[in-house]
Amino acid sequence: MQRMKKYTIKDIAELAGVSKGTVDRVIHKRGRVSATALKKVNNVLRDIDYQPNLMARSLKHNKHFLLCMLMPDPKIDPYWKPCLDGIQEALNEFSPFGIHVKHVFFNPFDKDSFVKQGETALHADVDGIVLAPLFQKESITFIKTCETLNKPYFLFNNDLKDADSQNFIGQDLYQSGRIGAKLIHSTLRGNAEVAIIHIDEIYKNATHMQEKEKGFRSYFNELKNSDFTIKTYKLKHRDANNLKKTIKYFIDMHPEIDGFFVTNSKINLLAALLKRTREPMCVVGYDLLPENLHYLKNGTIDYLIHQNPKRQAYLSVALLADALLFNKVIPNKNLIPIDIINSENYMGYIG
Amino acid sequence: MQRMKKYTIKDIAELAGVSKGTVDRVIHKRGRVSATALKKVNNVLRDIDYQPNLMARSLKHNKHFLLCMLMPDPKIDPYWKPCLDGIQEALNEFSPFGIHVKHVFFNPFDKDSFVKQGETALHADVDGIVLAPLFQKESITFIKTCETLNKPYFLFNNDLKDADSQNFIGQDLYQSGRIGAKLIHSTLRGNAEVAIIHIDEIYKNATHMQEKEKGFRSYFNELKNSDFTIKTYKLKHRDANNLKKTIKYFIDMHPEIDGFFVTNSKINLLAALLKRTREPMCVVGYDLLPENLHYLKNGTIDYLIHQNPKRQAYLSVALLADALLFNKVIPNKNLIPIDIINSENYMGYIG
DNA sequence: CAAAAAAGTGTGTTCGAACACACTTTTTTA
DNA sequence: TAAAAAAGTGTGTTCGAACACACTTTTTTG
Repeated sequence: MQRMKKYTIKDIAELAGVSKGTVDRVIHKRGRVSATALKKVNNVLRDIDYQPNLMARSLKHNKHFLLCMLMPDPKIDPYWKPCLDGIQEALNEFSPFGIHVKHVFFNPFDKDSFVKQGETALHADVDGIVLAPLFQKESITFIKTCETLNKPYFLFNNDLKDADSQNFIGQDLYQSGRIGAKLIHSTLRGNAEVAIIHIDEIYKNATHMQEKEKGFRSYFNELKNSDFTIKTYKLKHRDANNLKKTIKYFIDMHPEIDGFFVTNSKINLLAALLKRTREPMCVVGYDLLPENLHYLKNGTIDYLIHQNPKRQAYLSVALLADALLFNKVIPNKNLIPIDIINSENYMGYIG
Repeated sequence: MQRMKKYTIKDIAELAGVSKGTVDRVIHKRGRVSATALKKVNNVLRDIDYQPNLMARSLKHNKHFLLCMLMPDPKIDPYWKPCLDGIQEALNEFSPFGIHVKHVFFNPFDKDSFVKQGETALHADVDGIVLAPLFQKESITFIKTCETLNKPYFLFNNDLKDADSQNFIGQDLYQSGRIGAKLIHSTLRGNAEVAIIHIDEIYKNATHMQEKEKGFRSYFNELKNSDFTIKTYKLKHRDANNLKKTIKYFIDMHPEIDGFFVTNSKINLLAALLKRTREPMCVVGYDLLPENLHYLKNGTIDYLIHQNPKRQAYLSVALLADALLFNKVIPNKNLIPIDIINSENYMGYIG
């Protein structure tokens, strides 16, 4: 039971027989304290487990922190929309402590946009930056700049490889791929054609899709007597209409496929054109976009893997705020759970 | 953008041309204010959207709140163990604001224990009570007492039927049963014998198991051309050793069963004795106890449904604390997501 | 129309931490 | 050894909200 009295600086001063100014100097290691006084105060501190009143501290400081959220424009890719809710949630919690957020959006299909908006963020004199490092090389440059400028930063959505990146929040994408594989395996059980499908992304940059594919394949490779065939397909086109045609053509040309694993939130584009004529069949994709949920409800999609962008954004802001406000130490890698969603449990994850 | 200045009482006083004392009286509706002054202050308040500094308020009040956690003894049923972590997490967040928690445990198999410990809780002069209302009738009596004593309370784990219960946190148990059904259905697909198994609980009181069964059956009833057979079994015994024999006997007598749906965390007792000789087979149960995870990893259990007691406890404490500290309004029914766990994603949900 | 009661208003203190500043004591320097 | 510099210590103010209390003005009462 930790029902002990709450000690104040004044209490400590009395117990140690010095003034509160001296106690303050000891606690904040500001020097200007004699060896005798230092000892007296430290003895008291050791005995009582002093915990400063955060309200009083925060009130006195009365500092305001401006955080920058550098992320893809949700208008261009709706996947990012829930992030805004997550940020708002974090703000509801932290705005009484003087945390503010400035949004800076970039075009997720355009490296230059990322670089340019990164500049904007750095020039905006913010106290910390949360970013989705979509572009590997450019992001590494960016966080190096942050480090030289001594600006705290936080990565979310995907990690950077080959960089000693700190402060990351997201999912284990390799494991995420394994989960997709497990779901397809437990539905189809055996003797099946399985397709890994990358829709509409610049594959080279999309390390996240590569990781998912690796995990997916690793699961099937580990199976003892597996009679699954796994093939990878990349469906991509600049123009939305032509992309649709590409997907239609793909489906028509591959009636043999039993299992579909789409590595991003674009699965609705496939589901819109897919007819489930025979069973067993298994369609697995990512993210709870309204379009995806539609096809989950009507049975075209079996499972969606939830990347929880809302929670990722919430946690990024909350942890950065905690660090700035209370000097809390942040665990280096923050992996959030990978939720499996089907037509019966999706309700709990939306809204 | 809500980047406006933070107004203080002093600012309002200056803007309205009155003293801060008058502003204070208006804000707290303490009267002793002339019609003219009232109008002047209200005009300013209307214009500026005043939001009081919670730190300052809390510092001034310097109140301490003691919450009571009335729940089953985790030593008797390990299901409740994670609740302690959830409470600790909430305390880490709220103890700087003067929130404390007193634990009061009861025996989940003993009504009298619940009643007795309920008395203990009420006599302990606490500011609010969080409880797991395992026993329907006794719990209703208890919360009625809370209401007459004007003690804030919060229910978690299961709701009370036929009571206008407020402040509930937990899962939709009916839906939870449907999820179990969906998982078994998508694994077995058709022509299967499915068993709903209630292990070792006083069925009459265990409304939660009844709800799960209802949901489970509703799912299969809705299937068009279903060739599933659903049967319910209750396996119960006072003595642990005899319970084991009962389960063994049950398994031996029912080699025809393809799908097992165990309605609580005791699934490890079944899994320990179950041999998966033929496939497809599907075993679904509840909760991430270490024993259950063991059988999930080794393939005896296919899915666990996560009731997340840790989060339920965390949220109960956090929401009650928010209500007491900041007069926050709490949504009446707080349903938390129902996580589907398999051997590939469990890692994200433990620890 | 006094005196008393009530209504209206402003000032000052408190909560606990942080820090500026003034003050005293010790040490260093010329 | 006196003056200057450095080290050590305590006091007092601030942050914003809450509220006690003293004060002034108006209203009521005998």
